[in-house]
Amino acid sequence: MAKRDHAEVCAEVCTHPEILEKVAPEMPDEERLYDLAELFKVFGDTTRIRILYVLFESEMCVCDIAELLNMTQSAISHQLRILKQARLVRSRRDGKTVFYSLDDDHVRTVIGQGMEHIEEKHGRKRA
Amino acid sequence: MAKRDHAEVCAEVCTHPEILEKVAPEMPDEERLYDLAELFKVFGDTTRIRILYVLFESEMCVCDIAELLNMTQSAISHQLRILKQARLVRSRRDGKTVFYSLDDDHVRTVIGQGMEHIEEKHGRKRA
DNA sequence: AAAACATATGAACATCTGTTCATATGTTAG
DNA sequence: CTAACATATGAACAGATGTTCATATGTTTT
Repeated sequence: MAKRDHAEVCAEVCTHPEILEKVAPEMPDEERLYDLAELFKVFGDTTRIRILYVLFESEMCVCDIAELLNMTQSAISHQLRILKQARLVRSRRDGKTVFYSLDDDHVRTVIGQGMEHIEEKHGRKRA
Repeated sequence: MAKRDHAEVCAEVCTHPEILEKVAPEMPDEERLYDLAELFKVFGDTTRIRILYVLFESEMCVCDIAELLNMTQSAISHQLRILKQARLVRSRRDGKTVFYSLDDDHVRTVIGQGMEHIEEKHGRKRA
């Protein structure tokens, strides 16, 4: 996240001005890039991935998830909060229990693509 | 990543055994879930996201990327290593300079879906 | 071979992140 | 209202992560 004043990397010999001019305008603004990284950070934790996978099957209450994943209620609750803030998960209350479910289909697509990627690469690596 | 011996969360009243039995077999094994989280961790950093976006346009050498992102050569090189280990990026050497490019199309798909997600949610949030 | 250049890498440091523990909030039953 | 239950949350701690700095590796030129 830190930015240098001006990167003095190498002589401009290496830098190709046409490329620089072509790339710069295509870049989304900093805010979007930041938000995007934040979103993927949410996917970048085993516990949260497991929670999402569990919710693929059906909506579920906090204690069910905790039981399934063999973790404390507190840990799960903390992670659900993060998933909810990222709008990957939504909740509805029914009496004492709160049911969580997937918020939209991007979750499936993103995770699906991620899975494809690692499957493919593992195959290549171990063949 | 830490696992509890046995989560003593709530009475089994709340836990629905049918759900547990249904979900458990659908879960990918621990190794895949771990690898998947590791993959998304790679996407979960602004610098790396920016590098990937830059590479959407064309292959590029390290110092070009550093210049474009206004960061040190060292920082970029470290991040490129991570991207390469995740097989998101590949490199080819041409004399002194090393050119990096996207390794496959999952990168575009994943980032594209991520973008769609945040666009949609921002719209909903601010409407 | 030596100098110059592009890239890679190890160690150190500050920051961020996930879990735990204790406790607060919210809901229903008695 | 009180007790019991389900969930949420704040503080603290340990472990992970990204950048910097110094330096090493690899390549070309002279």
